[in-house]
Amino acid sequence: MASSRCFLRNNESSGMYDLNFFRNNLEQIRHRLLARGFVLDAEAFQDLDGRRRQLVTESERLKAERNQATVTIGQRRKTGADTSEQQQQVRAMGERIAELDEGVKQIDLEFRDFLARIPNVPHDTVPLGNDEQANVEVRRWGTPRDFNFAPKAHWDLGPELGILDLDRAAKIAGARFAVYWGLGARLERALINFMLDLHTREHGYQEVLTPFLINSASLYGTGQLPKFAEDSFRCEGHDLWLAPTAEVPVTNLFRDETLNAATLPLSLCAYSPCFRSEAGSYGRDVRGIIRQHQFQKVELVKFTRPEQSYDEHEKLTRDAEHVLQKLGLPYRTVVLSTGDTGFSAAKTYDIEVWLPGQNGYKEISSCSNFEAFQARRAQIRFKAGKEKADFVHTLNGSGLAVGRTWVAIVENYQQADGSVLVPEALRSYLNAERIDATGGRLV
RNA sequence: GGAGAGGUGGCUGAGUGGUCGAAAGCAGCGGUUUGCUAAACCGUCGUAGUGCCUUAAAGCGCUACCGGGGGUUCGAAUCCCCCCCUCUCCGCCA
Repeated sequence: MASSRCFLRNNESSGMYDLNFFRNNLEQIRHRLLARGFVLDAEAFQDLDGRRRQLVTESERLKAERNQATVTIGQRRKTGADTSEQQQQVRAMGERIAELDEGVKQIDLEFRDFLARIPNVPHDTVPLGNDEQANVEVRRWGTPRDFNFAPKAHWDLGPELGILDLDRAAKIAGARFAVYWGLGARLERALINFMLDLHTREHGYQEVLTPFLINSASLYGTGQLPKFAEDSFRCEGHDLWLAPTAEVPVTNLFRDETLNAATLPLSLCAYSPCFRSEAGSYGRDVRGIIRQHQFQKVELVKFTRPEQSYDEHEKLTRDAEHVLQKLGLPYRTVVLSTGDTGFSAAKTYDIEVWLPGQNGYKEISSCSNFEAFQARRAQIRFKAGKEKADFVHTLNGSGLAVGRTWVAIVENYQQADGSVLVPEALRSYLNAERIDATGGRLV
């Protein structure tokens, strides 16, 4: 029985949108999307909306008629009267209704696709610009070390220390994969524990461990689908994808749920491996482990009330930065321009760590406020007392990308003799103060 | 993977073709009673879409929704098919 409801609930995508939100704010949305270079076809929206309402109205009118006729038939049959003629009429009515509902269904699909491809509206505080050239540095912490020798890049240092093995990784998996040995492997694990402990003990996050494979509905919920299907790995024969980031499973934890307002803001942190196809990034970061098909990440995710999301965004960004401060790694934080801000985000800070091997700052965390964009798609609401339920704001950020932190430590803490000094904060986790040429072998 | 049981409103749980949006209980909300609390009693109590009205809200009406999709029928929570999920047993396995 197709109905207007199928617009809201579709098994394979579960992409759901709030039509009223677009109807009531169409011109404003269109105007603000221009800032990020997206041209919203308002006429197409109104055309779809109008056609859909026309069909729905007609269909519902006929259904009301049919329901009445049905009752009459039931009553007459009880008295033994012949109702075959009326039955014939209702049957014909049913065919017409089916046609109309089929039309509604088609428009709903068109509508869904149309809406699913509209990016989020940038926040007022986001600098205008077309690309990363327009990003604005908001702060800088630490001073890049002055080496009295030529610092090496991690792709040289790692293999020399025996802790990083890209050749064998290529053999068993392919390009853009890594094998870590000994203290290299343990450093990765130490970083994960260090980050999780910091966020749960000092920043008030609740730890959660979620599946690394997720379904399509989850990817729609956070906005990776339908536009970015080619960025993720899909499991053949299943509606399952390798999670590109823990943002997806963690944010979707509360899909189709209404949270008690008293629990907000809700701060979660999750470790997970992340899998990305990196389609279209050929030739970028080809050396080393900066850009991998698989990497690990500790993710920070928050669910907040709308009025508190920007405060929480600032906090979340500081929480991520705190990891670098504890590790003594210089960084800077930039706010992305309208043109550089991702599809689902309203505002994003990138945290960039200093990498001697690149003689520059490299993104190590991206902290975004999605406002209600994801919440509308994933139907995540909150409710306080008698108030009508409203959509939460969702935010997330890396806290941090573990692989790139590994690189930052190896490169920033390298010594003239080729060894790597372990930052104070990490020593108890790594159970070592220095990684030298025997680092690959744990005796 | 095989066999069986089951998925109904915030929760528990009735309902096997017609007036069922769905009994009953609990929770919630409003009120009466009450020194306060508790109890009792009365009332109320799903979501979404759409039409009318309205600046809007409210209101009134209609439609849809009983895990999801499809089918049978004049008419489906109820009958049939497919899928998903939960539980039990078997197999396999970390």
